[in-house]
Amino acid sequence: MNPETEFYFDTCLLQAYGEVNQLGGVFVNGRPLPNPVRVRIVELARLGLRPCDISRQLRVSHGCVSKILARYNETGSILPGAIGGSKPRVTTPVVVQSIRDYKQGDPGIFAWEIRDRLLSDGVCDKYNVPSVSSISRILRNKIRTQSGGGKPSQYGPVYPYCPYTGPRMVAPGTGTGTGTGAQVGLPRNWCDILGFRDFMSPAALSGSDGHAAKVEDWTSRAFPSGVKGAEKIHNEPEIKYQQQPSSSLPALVSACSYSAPSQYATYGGPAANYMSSGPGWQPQSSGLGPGLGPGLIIFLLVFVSADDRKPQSLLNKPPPSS
DNA sequence: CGCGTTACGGTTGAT
DNA sequence: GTATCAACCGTAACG
Repeated sequence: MNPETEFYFDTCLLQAYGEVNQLGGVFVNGRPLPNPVRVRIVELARLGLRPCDISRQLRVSHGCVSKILARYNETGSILPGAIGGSKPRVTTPVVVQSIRDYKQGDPGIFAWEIRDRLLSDGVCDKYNVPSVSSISRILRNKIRTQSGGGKPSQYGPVYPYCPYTGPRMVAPGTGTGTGTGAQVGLPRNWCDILGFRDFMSPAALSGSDGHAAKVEDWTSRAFPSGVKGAEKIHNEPEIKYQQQPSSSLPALVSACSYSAPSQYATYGGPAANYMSSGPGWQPQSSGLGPGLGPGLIIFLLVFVSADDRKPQSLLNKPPPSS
């Protein structure tokens, strides 16, 4: 990508989201860094760069670099945590399972009857019994969609921060202490694994766990047409980008095949080089060994778009041997 | 100067 | 359909 194009992207993003940090990097307040950047941070760290250098090179605040690396070291994942939502205050897995059982036992059962049974069976007490509307929602959202008789774990992804049970996640024993439970810092929704999931794959709209796709990666919103055009329409009004004279953009993006590099390129000025062709990217990739190289990343992206669940084993690659 | 931590303003999504 | 709330985000600043 040439400098003019970089500038174009930066300008677009800046105008669309309007935030530039002290290092000159573009960011969106409240939104995670694009996953390619997160990957890059980890990769540079694995190459021996100091966090401060990574921060400068990628134009990401050192606090953010520190946080991502710390999380990576702890969990083996580069992924941001699950944003939004709330813990099930009443609709716990046990309750959902009970509701499922009631429904299966009597498909014609009313929500209020289920509610009564939850109380009478002692599954809930009067303080934590779900409302009728909640039960209806559960029936609608969590049970109807599990027509296969789904295993209880179906409910898991709704709040188990991370259904991943690989060695890294269970390992720390006590979790991090940052408060989210033993499985910390990973998305409860593995369909969110990479931000460009919805960037790349409309099919990802309906995650395997029934969650709607999140627009986890703000950069994807910079390219609403073509790829994302089929989804998340409700987000579009806020996309000022569309107001840009962006007729050339689709072609540009298309030229990139919506690959990860196009995302990298949107992030920051010179840092835009880190994946496309710049000095930051190329030299290091060869020495990575088991690390994530650009090829692997691209592979990952394609992989993610093909199957939401598979990448967890890839993204939660073995932690640094440090 | 490097880095861990945290207040802050923000977004998101289940309830 | 909307409001609330608690999760998370990255930045900036502090120590």
